[in-house]
Amino acid sequence: MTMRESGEMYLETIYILSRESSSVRGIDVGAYMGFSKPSVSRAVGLLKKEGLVMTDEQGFIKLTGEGEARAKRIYERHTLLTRLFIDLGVDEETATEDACRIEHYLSDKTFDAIKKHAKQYGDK
Amino acid sequence: MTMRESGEMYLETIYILSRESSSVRGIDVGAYMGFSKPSVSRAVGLLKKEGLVMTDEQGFIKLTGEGEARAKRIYERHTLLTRLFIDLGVDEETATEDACRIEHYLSDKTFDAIKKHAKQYGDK
DNA sequence: AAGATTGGTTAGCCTTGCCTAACCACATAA
DNA sequence: TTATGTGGTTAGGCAAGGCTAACCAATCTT
Repeated sequence: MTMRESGEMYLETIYILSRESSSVRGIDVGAYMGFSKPSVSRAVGLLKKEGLVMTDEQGFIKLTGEGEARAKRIYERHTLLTRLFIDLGVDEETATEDACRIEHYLSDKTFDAIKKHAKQYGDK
Repeated sequence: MTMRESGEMYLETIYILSRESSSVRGIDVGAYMGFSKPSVSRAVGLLKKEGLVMTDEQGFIKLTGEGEARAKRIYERHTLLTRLFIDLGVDEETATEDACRIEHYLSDKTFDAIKKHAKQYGDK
């Protein structure tokens, strides 16, 4: 299975939670995303199969190298787009929501172009 | 049912084809989008139920007032985003693809902010 | 020690949205 | 007039990605 929006969201959430606690459980992921335990269980299982996530001896969820790279990619999109939208005058809540949805659909090419532009725009 | 990405794509396609021919058939929509006849048949049925589309005596597909308004809204997003990405240095094909995907996920607020910004950017 | 709570998994269902196969109606062509 | 081709619909299937119900295991708690 190829990574889709859903998988990317789980990955990003695991990444965010990992930076705070280092002992991330399925239930934490579910609480953060507003999803049920079984949904998380299955999603994490799929991410494992793709080699993006593993669980340690105590059952805590860890990102693999590849998983962390992917998560960071999405997370960077998320933060940059959110900041950009806010700079353009959008309220924070809307900016976050929109960023969260489109972060999955931008090609690297377009994102890089936006990033370059945002840098100029922000600097001026 | 609330309009989702898929419905918006059909609506936009019908809008685009309507500007060229005025006698749009299901099969034309399918050919344009690369979908099968039954898929189009069902989608158009749903759009009818939502009052966004109707078929005339000869069976040609027409947008209702509301349907056209919605289609135009998406189409405007599509063209503006595509142009913006191209202006930022993205190649046309990629720009179109990305615009086509994210056009459905931007709130009005964010889109308006981007539009305003693009105008300044384009004008300068 | 016996229950209750907590976290994870399994089973099974629902919706969205695509597909193929098959059928129907009509129009054109042999 | 029968046969073929075109367009639309119906039936049924599949994958993704949510859900609840129910169960299991481990840990508290009394």
